[in-house]
Amino acid sequence: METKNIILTEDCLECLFKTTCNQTISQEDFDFLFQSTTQQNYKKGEVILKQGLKTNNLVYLLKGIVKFNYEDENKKNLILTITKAPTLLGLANILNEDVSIFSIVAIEESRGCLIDLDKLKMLALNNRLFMLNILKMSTGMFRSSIFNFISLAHKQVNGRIADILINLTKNVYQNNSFILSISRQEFAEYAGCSKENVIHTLRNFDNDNIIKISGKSIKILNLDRLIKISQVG
Amino acid sequence: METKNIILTEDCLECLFKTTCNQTISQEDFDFLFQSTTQQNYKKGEVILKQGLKTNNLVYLLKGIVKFNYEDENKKNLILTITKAPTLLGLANILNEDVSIFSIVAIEESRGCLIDLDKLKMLALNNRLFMLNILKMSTGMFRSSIFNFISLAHKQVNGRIADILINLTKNVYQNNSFILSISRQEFAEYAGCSKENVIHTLRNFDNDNIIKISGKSIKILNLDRLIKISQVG
DNA sequence: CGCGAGCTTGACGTTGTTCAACTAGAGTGG
DNA sequence: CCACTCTAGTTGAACAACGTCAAGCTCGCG
Repeated sequence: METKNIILTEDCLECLFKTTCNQTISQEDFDFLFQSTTQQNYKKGEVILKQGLKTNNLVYLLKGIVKFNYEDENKKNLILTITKAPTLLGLANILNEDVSIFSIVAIEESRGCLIDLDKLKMLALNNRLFMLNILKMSTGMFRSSIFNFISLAHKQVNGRIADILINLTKNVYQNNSFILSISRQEFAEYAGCSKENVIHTLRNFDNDNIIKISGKSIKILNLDRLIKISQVG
Repeated sequence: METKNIILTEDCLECLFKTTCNQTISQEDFDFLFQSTTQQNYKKGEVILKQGLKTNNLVYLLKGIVKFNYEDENKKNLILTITKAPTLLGLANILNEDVSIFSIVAIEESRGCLIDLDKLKMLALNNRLFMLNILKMSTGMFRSSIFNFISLAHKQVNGRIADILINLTKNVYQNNSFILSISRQEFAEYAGCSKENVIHTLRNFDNDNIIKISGKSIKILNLDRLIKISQVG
């Protein structure tokens, strides 16, 4: 894991976090935050925030794709969600002093910008619009987690896998064809079922010409039918 | 549904929301909020906040027990959680202008205090500690929803029902014996399974002397074993 | 060429749903 | 006060969904 003091790079100039801040934060305030940030590169599989540890920084993900991973008492993994850059990671830990309840792990080569949590809190206290932004992101995260929750809670495997494929197409890869960043095992941990069940279900979707599968490469042929499957459960 | 302009009652004098506010809000500010509040009584089954509608108030629940209910496209219900007074309802809708994504329904005779959302926002903008409190409640809600999520996502019915019983005992009724406020059907909507499965599972727990059931009356005999069942899934 | 990790497949047993029949209790109207 | 009805709860059996297991496959890599 390579760490370096930040120098203005092209990424930084286009940094969306900066853009967000500038709407509500003065240049001085931003510089105050900015001085303490460091950039990190993460290889596929590398842990960005670790479950069970206290963290004293947020990570603004500049580039890459990550999974939110929860490991239970029996060492079984559950993927809560998969999300792509740009996004702010670690919001759930802002105010609750407790440890992180899940890990965030890169599933593609990624780059993040570490933001000092104490400094951010200081700014938030002194800047109400900035805090409003953070509050908005936080409640937004809560709202979107509800839908995940609903999907897993009372849909069968068909519907859950349809939901995951829809999320990957629309939000993560934003393309009808993509190379899956996760293994079949991880897909199963996302869908909350066995990996064999994932394989069977994907095969069925392929046979029904809803998707085209070849190893890690997936092409969505009929998004409407996926949405229909998601709806009936 | 009975509405009346608020008059200071004993409830109000002990109002926890007021107590919370007073830590971070001036008496004038509190009065400003307070003047616009109205109290409501809710009968069992009555809807407090309705899914699909925009709301312009939060509800501070003074007394009673409520369920968070999501109705899907096929009119099937899912109970997201059950919680008791005192608590603040509607936080998920504070900033996202969208409609409520679930309903909140009284499952016991309840009383709530309606707080004008616009006025609350105004205060929050002008009072950073107060906003910090709200942010804390919001992220706290997110964190606790994760655990629900995990329970439903990769535990079998045994484990989920154990989780529900534990939640009811520890948090909702805060007693080893209680009279269930929900029907078997609703229990099933909470556990994400069929009502017959709920009945069978509760019967098994009874036969194993883990709980004692008689209609709606439930007594927890062996909390440790419930916790163990929850852990193995 | 051979090894190993991830992937795939089908058989089988377990878990959970659906269905249909039955029971108990709570109104309701004569 | 007794039918009658309606709803919630209960039970068991048939059936479908899903997980587990064991075997074989593929592909990249040494």
